[in-house]
Amino acid sequence: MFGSLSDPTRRDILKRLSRRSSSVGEIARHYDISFAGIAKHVDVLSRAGLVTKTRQGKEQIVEIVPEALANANGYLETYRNLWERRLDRLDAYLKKIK
Amino acid sequence: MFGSLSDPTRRDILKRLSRRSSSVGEIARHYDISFAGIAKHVDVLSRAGLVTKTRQGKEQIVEIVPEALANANGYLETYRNLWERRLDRLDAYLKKIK
DNA sequence: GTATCATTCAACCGTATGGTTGAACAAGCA
DNA sequence: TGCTTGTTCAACCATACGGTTGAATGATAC
Repeated sequence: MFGSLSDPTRRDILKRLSRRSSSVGEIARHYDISFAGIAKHVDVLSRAGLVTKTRQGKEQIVEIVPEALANANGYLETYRNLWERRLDRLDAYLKKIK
Repeated sequence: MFGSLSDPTRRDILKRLSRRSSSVGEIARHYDISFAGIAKHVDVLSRAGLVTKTRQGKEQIVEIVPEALANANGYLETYRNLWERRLDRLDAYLKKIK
């Protein structure tokens, strides 16, 4: 999941998809990379659960999955909170002994 | 930054550091990987700004940087929010034409 | 000074990853 | 039916990455 976010092209695709869903070909048009290359990127995002693909005629429509982003968010928040709680405890301790 | 989060060992190191800071060697003791291997991981986290290293005698103390996690969080939230706003607009539109 | 412990650096190895091309598969349209 | 467009698949190439080992550097203790 973080692995799929680690590539700048994929992050840019996500950014684009956060504005509007589009077909794989439509996405590919905006990049210098080959069509197959973009299809691979979309596949990575799809296997990470960050986007979904649904057939619509010839085209495959790609949509972002906001819940997946929320999950990643939650993950980061867990560690941040743990740490900040630690800092708070330290702070409280320092105040106490002062 | 996401690249550095993409490795499970590095995520585990972060988790460990969210509980308590420790030296590189102390971290390495918990893994099957060689010392140099762990030092490399810590270096990746450090270059991503997720942790800081400060010398303390012979040892190098590694600390998590909660603001960095907050940044990643903010990044994800931006796209999620964009998308959810889009959904809201769609929702409003559907209600309007109904 | 030397010995020792913690860390860094450099070279190396195997595999994963981003990229390519070309062929094959679907789906619509003449 | 064939032709065109959109997508997938397979093989391949170069480079990045996780890992190793061994030597070099830093910092303390003797």
